[in-house]
Amino acid sequence: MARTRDEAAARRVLDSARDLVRRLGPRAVTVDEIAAAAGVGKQTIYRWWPSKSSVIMDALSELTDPEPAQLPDSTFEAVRLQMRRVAAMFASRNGELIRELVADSQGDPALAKEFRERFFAHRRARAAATLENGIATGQLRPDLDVDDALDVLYGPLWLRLLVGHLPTSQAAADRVLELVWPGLARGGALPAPPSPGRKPSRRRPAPSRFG
Amino acid sequence: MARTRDEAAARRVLDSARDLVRRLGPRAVTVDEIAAAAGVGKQTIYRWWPSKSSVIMDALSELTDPEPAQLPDSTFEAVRLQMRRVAAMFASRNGELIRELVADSQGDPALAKEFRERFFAHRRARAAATLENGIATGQLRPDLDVDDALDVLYGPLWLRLLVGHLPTSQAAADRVLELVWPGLARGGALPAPPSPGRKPSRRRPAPSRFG
DNA sequence: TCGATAACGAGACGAATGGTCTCGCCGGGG
DNA sequence: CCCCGGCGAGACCATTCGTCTCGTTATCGA
Repeated sequence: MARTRDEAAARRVLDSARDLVRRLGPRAVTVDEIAAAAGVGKQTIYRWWPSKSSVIMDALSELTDPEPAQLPDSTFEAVRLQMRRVAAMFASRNGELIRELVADSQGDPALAKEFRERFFAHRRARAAATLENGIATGQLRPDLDVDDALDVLYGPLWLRLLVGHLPTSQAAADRVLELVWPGLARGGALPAPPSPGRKPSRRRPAPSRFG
Repeated sequence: MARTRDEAAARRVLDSARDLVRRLGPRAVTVDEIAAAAGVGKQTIYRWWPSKSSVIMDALSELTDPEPAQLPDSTFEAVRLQMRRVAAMFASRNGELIRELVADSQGDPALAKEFRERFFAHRRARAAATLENGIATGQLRPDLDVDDALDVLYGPLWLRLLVGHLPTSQAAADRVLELVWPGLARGGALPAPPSPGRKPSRRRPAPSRFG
C-alpha cells in the first residue's frame, strides 16, 4: 500500500537517545535533541513511542548486563556476588539513570509499569532464581518467602540509591547480607568464612570508598 | 524603612499549598494555583521560597505525625509498631505524597537535601532510638550497626512504595521484621509469641487487604 | 508501470508551567 | 510625614512535551 516503517530511523533514535542520556542524564535530554541527533522528525518518534520516557526506557532496556557465566554453589556467595553487582551499578552512572527513571515513574503509571516489567522484573527474577536454588539445595530455609527475602536484601540498596542518606557501596551490600543472613539460612548461621581466615565483619569497618 | 513582611500571607501560602497538595498531589499543583488560592501574588511566593518544591516541602514538613505516647518495652514489639505505622502511612494518601517528593528530589539536590534533613532524618532518628534502646537493654546484639539495621527494616517498605511491585501492607512490615529479626536479636531467636498462642507467620498468609 | 497511501524530515504550533519583571498601591519606620 | 520596600495582580519569558502541517519519498498493489 504505502511506505513501510524505517527501521534504521528507529535504530538511530534509540542510539541517539542512549548516547544523550548517558551524557546528559535522562531528565536533561529533550525530544528535540534526540530527533535532531538521530536526523529524524519529531513526529517519527511519536509515531513509534507514546512518550519521551518510553523512548528512554527502550534505549536503556537494551543495556542488558550480561549474566555472569556461573555463580558459586554457595548461596551466600552467589547472593553476595549479585548484591555487589547491584551496588556497583547503583554507584555508577547507571545508578543516576535508574534514579531518574524511578522518579519519572512516580507520576506516570504507564511508565512505572514499563519500568517494573522491563527492567526491575528481569533482574529480580535472576536474584529470585538464586534464592530458589538455595532453598532447593537446602542452604536456605524451606519456608522462605522469596519476595520478602528479595525486598530485605535489595531494599536497603534501593533506599540508599533513592534517598541518598548513605552511599551504595559494596561494603554496604556485604553488611546487609551478613545482617540478614541468619533469618534466611537453614541453620541460621553464617557460612564458614569464604576467604581463608577472613571473618566477615559485622560492624562497619574504617570508612572506605570501596569495599 | 519600609513595609514589613506579611506573615499572614505566608501562612495562607502554606495552608493553601498543603490543601492543594492533599487534593491534587504535589506534581499536579502549580504555583499559580497556590498563589490564587492564597490570594497572594506569585512574586510574594518567590520572595520567600526559592522554588515550588520548597514551598511544598515547607507545607508538608508541618505535618508532624505525633510520636506515640509510649512504646512497648519489648524492642520487637516497639519496632513492629513503628514499622506498621510507616507501612500504613505509605499505603495512605501521604504515601503518594512522599513518592512524588522523592521523585522531585532526584533531579534537584537542594530539594533532596531538604527532604532528607526535614522529613527522613526525623523519622529515622526515632526508629534509631528504638534500636539503640534495644541494644542498651540487651535485646539486640551489642555490635549491631543501627544504620544498617534501619535500612534493612525500612528499605523493603521504601522499595515497595517507590517501585510498586508489591503493596506496602502492614502484613509485609510484619513479615520483614520476622525475617530480619534473627540477625538483629541478641540471642537470634524470635521473642515469645506476643499474642497468646499466635505464632508469627513466616510464609505469606492468605492475601488480605489489611495486616 | 504507475498511482494511491502512508511514513518520512523539518519545523511551526499549542499548551502547560516554572520563574521573572513590571506596575500601581499601600503601610510602617525613620 | 514621607519614602522604601513589600504587596496583589498579572504580563511576560523560557522551556519543553506533544500535535499538526507540509511537501517529499518509498513501497505496495493493481
